[in-house]
Amino acid sequence: MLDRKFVVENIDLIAKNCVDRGVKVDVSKLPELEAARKAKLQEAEQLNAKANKLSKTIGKASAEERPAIIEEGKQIRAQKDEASAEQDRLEAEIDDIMRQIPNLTHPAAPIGVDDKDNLELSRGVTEPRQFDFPVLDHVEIGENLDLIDFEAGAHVAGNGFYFLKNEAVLLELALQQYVVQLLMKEGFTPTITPDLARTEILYGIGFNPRGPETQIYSIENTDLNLVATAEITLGGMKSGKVFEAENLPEHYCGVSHCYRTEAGAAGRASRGLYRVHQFTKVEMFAFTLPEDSEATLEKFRDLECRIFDGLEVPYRVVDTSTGDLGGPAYRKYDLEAWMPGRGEAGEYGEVTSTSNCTDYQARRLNIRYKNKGEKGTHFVHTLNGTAIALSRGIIAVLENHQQADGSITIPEVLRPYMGMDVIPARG
RNA sequence: GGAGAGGUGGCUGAGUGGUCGAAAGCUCCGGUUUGCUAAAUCGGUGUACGAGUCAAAUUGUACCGCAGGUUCGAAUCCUGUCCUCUCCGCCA
Repeated sequence: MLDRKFVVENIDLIAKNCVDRGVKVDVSKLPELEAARKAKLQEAEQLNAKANKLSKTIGKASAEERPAIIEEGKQIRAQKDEASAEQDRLEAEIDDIMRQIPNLTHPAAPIGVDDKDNLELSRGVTEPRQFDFPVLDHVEIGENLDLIDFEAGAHVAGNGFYFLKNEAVLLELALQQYVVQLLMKEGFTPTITPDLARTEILYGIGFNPRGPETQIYSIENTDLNLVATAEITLGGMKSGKVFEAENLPEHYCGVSHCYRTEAGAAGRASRGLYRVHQFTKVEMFAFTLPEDSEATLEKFRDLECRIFDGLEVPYRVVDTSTGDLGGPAYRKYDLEAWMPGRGEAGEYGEVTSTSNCTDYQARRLNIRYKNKGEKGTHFVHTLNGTAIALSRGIIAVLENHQQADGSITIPEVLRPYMGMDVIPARG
């Protein structure tokens, strides 16, 4: 959610930004609606003030005087109720438009309609390997080495679910350890978060849990939803809070399961672990002062690069185009790992994503900070970034480190956590 | 799941229908005093949205978990809901 006053005063800028972002919403009526709403609000407040004043005289009034004063008070309140009902109606109409408006856009973000317009910024230190044997994809590898059982997943939960087995379990745990250890050294407070969250929190972060387009599983007869990312719970953790400026920034990382319906994703790259209904993720999240958020985004990006450099996986970093930013992000970098088993001769596939949401989420979640000795509060900036999505991380490790004999070499950084150097080929 | 108790300002904690944005204390900020520190003492100290002003001063409304309701008037009464605590049951 953007600041309403800002929107009304910069309506042309907002309209253009919506076009760039590919969001179809008519903002032209907003200034008029807001003016009408304010007028009604003032009318209601004035009537209320009048009635309040009158009410205070009743306590002191004599028994004979009272009925007349009470009658007058009733009439004023009735008028006030009318004005305030109109105000509520306008408020709802404005809010409906406001919540469709995406965040502002960083001036450097490439203008475009989808991920094809993303701008490549850099590459990782590891070069894509030249394989001198037929490259397998992770589904084949998983089958050959008995690491992933999609059939069993489908059997118990349907398509899009899977069992990790044998060394794949160690690999998932090792990746978690590697990443969490690295982030702790960087000053992140590690957490394991709830996998469910209230609808209200989802809204605050910018997810819409109801409706046909939703990515979110909801629990029937409750106000709870399965989270699609720990971003939801980590951001929601501080909703309604006021930080002392001197305590910012606060950096958290959260391990959670992520559940996504993937509605409307039919036909998109979905083989194997790439697009699944459940996976585990280590998420980074930061609450910062406004002036620090851009630097924090660069820090998150750098951490994501270091994580994948450490895994000896080739990747590229892209600056996400306006059409692909989603609602809350002001700027977003995606890290796309090289997946040699994908497509004809390998393709890049998104593995992480980091966003500066500026005050867009904070405003809805009501997360503020105050400067010591200064009156008033300001909204914090929030940032999120994938440290590692385990499902896609596993694809990248398996496919990039496969050997001619079918075995998988374990990247150096994972060996202490795996307790092995190699996942051996099977007989 | 059952039975109780409770949710008040940054914190502790009064307040059961009328002048309560809310006592008192703490914290914090400023002043005074003290050779410095500590202490003492005086004053100030919530948030949001408005009006007002060059900026202030000043001023209106709302907010006592949240949402409704009763009433001329609600922190206070009623309903729902969320959360916390205690006990019991169940359970990893």
